[in-house]
Amino acid sequence: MKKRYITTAIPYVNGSPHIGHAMDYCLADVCARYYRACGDEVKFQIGTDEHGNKIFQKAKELNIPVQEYVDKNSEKFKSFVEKLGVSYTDFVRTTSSKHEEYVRRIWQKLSNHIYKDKYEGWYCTGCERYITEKEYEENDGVCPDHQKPYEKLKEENYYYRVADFKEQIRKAIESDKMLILPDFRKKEILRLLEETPDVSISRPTSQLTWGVTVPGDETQVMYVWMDALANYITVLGYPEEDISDWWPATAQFVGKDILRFHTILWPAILMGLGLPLPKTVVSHGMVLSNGQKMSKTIGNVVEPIEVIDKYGLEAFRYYFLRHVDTFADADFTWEKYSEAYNNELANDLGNLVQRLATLAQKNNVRIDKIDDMVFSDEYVRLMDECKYARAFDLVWEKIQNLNKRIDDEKPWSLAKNGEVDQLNQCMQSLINDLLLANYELSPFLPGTAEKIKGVFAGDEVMPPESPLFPKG
RNA sequence: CGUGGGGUAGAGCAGCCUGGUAGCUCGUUUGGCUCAUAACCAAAAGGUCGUUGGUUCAAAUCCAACCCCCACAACCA
Repeated sequence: MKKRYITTAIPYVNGSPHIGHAMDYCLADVCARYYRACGDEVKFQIGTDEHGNKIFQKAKELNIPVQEYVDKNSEKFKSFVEKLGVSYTDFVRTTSSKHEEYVRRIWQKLSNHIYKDKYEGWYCTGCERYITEKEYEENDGVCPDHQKPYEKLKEENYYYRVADFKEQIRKAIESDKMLILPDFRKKEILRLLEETPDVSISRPTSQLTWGVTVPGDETQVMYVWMDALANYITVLGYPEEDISDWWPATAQFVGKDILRFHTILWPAILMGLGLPLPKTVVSHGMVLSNGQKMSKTIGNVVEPIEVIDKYGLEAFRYYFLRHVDTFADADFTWEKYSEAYNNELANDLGNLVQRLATLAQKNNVRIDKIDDMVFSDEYVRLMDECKYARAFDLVWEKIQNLNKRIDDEKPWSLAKNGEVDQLNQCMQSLINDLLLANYELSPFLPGTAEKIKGVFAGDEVMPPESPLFPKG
């Protein structure tokens, strides 16, 4: 039995959960359930990122204490994750005292690679952030959002010497010791790595207070990424406990926009601590809405809760795991969603279960239990490569194939002609194959798989009381 | 000359690495079946594979140039 550790990106809690978070959770959940089905022991982390200026300001705007604000939002994410049926084992919060203490200790362990330096650049007091030189030129020195001229600011920050590890990181990526999926992202990161400068990992308290104070320097607070990335190991108990049972992680799931932090800065931190790198970093794509990126300004944001409420959780998981490519961007439209639900879940699968169950029940067919549930080789290959949408296609092929076989083998005419033995044999074989497909379905749609199992579990086959997927 | 991805039937995509008569799902049309959620099965129609050139007996696939779309480069997954 292997021990495996799977992680998700911890969302920044200045907003509500959206569909992108759901994507991350669902993929990681499939991975976790798959390995559990293989007999492995799985630790599965979820959490929330709760420090930083934006959160601080948002709480101020709402006129509530910051801690109260993050408590409330973190809770929102937690209940969202539960609504998605995500089988996590650990929930980490970056404002927990344990995390904060561990992060400070991690910082101290890294001190050989940390140095202080001056930073000088253009700053917008409206946006409260530094802007790039290029941006400065494009906007002629005036912030377009705030109509204020940029100011030249100077501050002292701590820097992490990524340069110390660049060569090792490059080797790890090239050799797939830390496998980046998909391959084209790997190429992108390798290129990016070359030009990555040392990273500023703190901010003066004059600018940012809501964060973890730098050990031994009350005037500086850790930059959010430093704090956030560490969650993957602080939740395991690092540096207090020995984490070698669980670390390195089997797979870390992240959105493509934050891949760079996880494949450059994060490995550099791990190397600084003398820890191994994660085995795999999976970068998934974005969910588009009518072909465009979801954005509040355009007003095309699709609320995940709304989508779940439309046809239920299983339908939600179905769509985002099968019709949204694991690695590339994919589109969501309500039309496609209901098409997938009605044509595929209801007609293909729901109806298949119904017809087999009814046939078995009407003709008193008894089903011998199959004890050995196995995944097909091709399925295992795809799942191990995290090509979940493809693996799901494979399962669906089996389901469609069963509908074909029922038509070919015509069990109803066997029944009419009183060919009992042949009927039993035929039904047994069909139901066996359905249950095998159902087994492969279970990491994707655990609820549905459970129900289907129940239909054929007893001595007598009991068709579902209500359709698995009522048409809508 | 920033980096990366994409351009294949009405729509969404696979195939490209490892060249060899162009494939899947949905939709459309026609036929079949009746166990089933008017579900299921079969057949047909529909594409000069972004453009141009090159390599080759042979290019969607390899090479070159160009055109168009998208994402990232700034803490919206």
